[in-house]
Order: sequence, then structure tokens, then C-alpha cells
Amino acid sequence: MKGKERMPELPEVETIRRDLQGEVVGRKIKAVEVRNGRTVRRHPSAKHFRARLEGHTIKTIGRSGKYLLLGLDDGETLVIHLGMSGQLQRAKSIKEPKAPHTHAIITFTQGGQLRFVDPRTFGEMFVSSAPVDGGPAVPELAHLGFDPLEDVMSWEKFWVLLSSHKSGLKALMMDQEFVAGIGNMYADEILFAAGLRYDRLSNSLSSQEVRRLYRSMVEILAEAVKHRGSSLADGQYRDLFGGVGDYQGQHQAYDREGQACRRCRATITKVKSGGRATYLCEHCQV
DNA sequence: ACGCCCGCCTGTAAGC
DNA sequence: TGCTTACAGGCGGGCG
Repeated sequence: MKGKERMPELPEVETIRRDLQGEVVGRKIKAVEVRNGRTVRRHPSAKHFRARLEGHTIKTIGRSGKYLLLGLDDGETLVIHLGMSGQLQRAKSIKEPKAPHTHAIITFTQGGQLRFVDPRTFGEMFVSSAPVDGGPAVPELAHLGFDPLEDVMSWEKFWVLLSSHKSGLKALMMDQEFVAGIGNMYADEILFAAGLRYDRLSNSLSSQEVRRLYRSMVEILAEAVKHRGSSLADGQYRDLFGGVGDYQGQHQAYDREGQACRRCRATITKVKSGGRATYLCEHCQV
């Protein structure tokens, strides 16, 4: 058994967003404790980060790609990225024991805490200033491409975007500046569903292939959200309450090296692409 | 513009 | 058995 680490991608982050909506909207931040400064590395100091949160109430929970956006009553936004191994935990009481690698703790006036746990410390939190009128909501995230679930578009528009690039399909689907929220795992699942190889050039697709790719992207991600994301046996993804997702049971390619393709029974193979593990069915994906 | 590599990290697992 | 090395990968930056 090979150890696989999965980071939260769009479906996992969306699951957490929905849970946060019911759990922290309307709550006022009483205190913020930063236990690992790397988590708030965009700020000049942990104190600076704290000062911009304490005393403010959380009004909205949004998401852009893999980023969570907690809107505050002063118009600023608490941005959270879970990186590779980040988790948000809702503690009902401050007395609940802290998990190892708990790097930041937000305590609410109404009781309870929101905790940021992240062994690998690739994740981060930062407060973004209120947008100036006409400007982007979060300037730090202005580079992100469209969100596949939030920003619905015609497949013809998608075709225009796709063919304006000349790169391997997997690299492009994982390029956050092209489309935001897809990581290594869902890229493989989407390309399997579309019947397309990871190394097909983005400007080489027929109209039918473009339609299949767009539809697969939306359907796979939406279906994974319905299943509350993917938590493989040794994976780290947990939701706000420590629960797991079950979309991994639907996986067709990712982490299935040596197993039979569920469509044609050929063997799923694993190759390296751009330094990343890539799983595919050589027979179904052309 | 694009592909590829590195560094940042830690836990797990494979290799010797 | 125990130590060392490889691997997992999002993201930003660099290089060819």
C-alpha cells in the first residue's frame, strides 16, 4: 500500500464552506491565537493578523477555487487556503484538546472556536483589505481563473479559452490561472470521464471532445460535492466536524494503478507528468 | 508561451 | 531491526 496524500480540492473546500455557513456566520471574533507564524506569513506579524480580526463579526462564507473567503463586518475578508494538509476544526468548547499542528485558533464571543490544523504548513490564512469600488473583491486572488461551479459558461466559450492555450490538458486543468479549484486528483478523474489523455494539447480537441471535457469537469466536481469530497483510507481530508467524504468510492483512475478499468477492464497505469503522479486508462483515454 | 525543476514542509513507507 | 532516502503535492519562482 502506497501512502498517498491528498490535498483538499474544490469539492472538499466547498463542503467545508457549506458547513461553515451554518457554524460561524453571525459569530463575533473574540480572540485570535497564532501558534505558528508561518500560517500568517503574508502579514508583517501575527499581532497584525490578530488586530484585523478581533472584534469583528463573520457575515458571509464564500469560495474561490480552493480558497475560502470569510467576509467580515468591516468589509475585509479572511482568506484561508488549506494547502496540502490543512484542516479547519469546529470546537464547541475551548476545553476540547488541541490536535497536533494546531497553528491558529479563533475564539468566538458566543462560544467555541475555529481551529486551523496543518502538519505540512503549506496552507495559510490572511486578511485582505476591503475592496476599493470597482476593484476585485480580493486583489491577492485576482490571478485566479474561472470557478467551474460558480462561473457557468457555454461550451463554446470554454472552447475559446481552451484553444487560446497550447499546453497539455492536465497541466492546463490544474493551472489555477486558467480554471480555479482543480488539483492532481480531480484532474485525473475529469480526464478519465472525458476519455482524454493528460498530454493531449488543449488546442487539438474536436468540438465533441470539448463538450465532453466541459461536461465532465462540471459533473465530476458537482458529484464529488454531493459525496462531501474524497477521503482515501490514509488520506488527511476531514470536514469541519472530523467527518470524511466518500467520493473516493467513485474514483475511476486516481490511485488505482494496477487495478482494472471500470469501463473496459484494461489495467490502470501510472505515469509521471510534470513531476506529478498521473493515473489513466490507456485504452479509454485517447 | 510552455514544460520542467526547485524549495518549502512532515508523515509514511520503501530500501539497504 | 534501524537508519536513510523517496515520495506525496499546491504554489510561486526560476530557467531553458
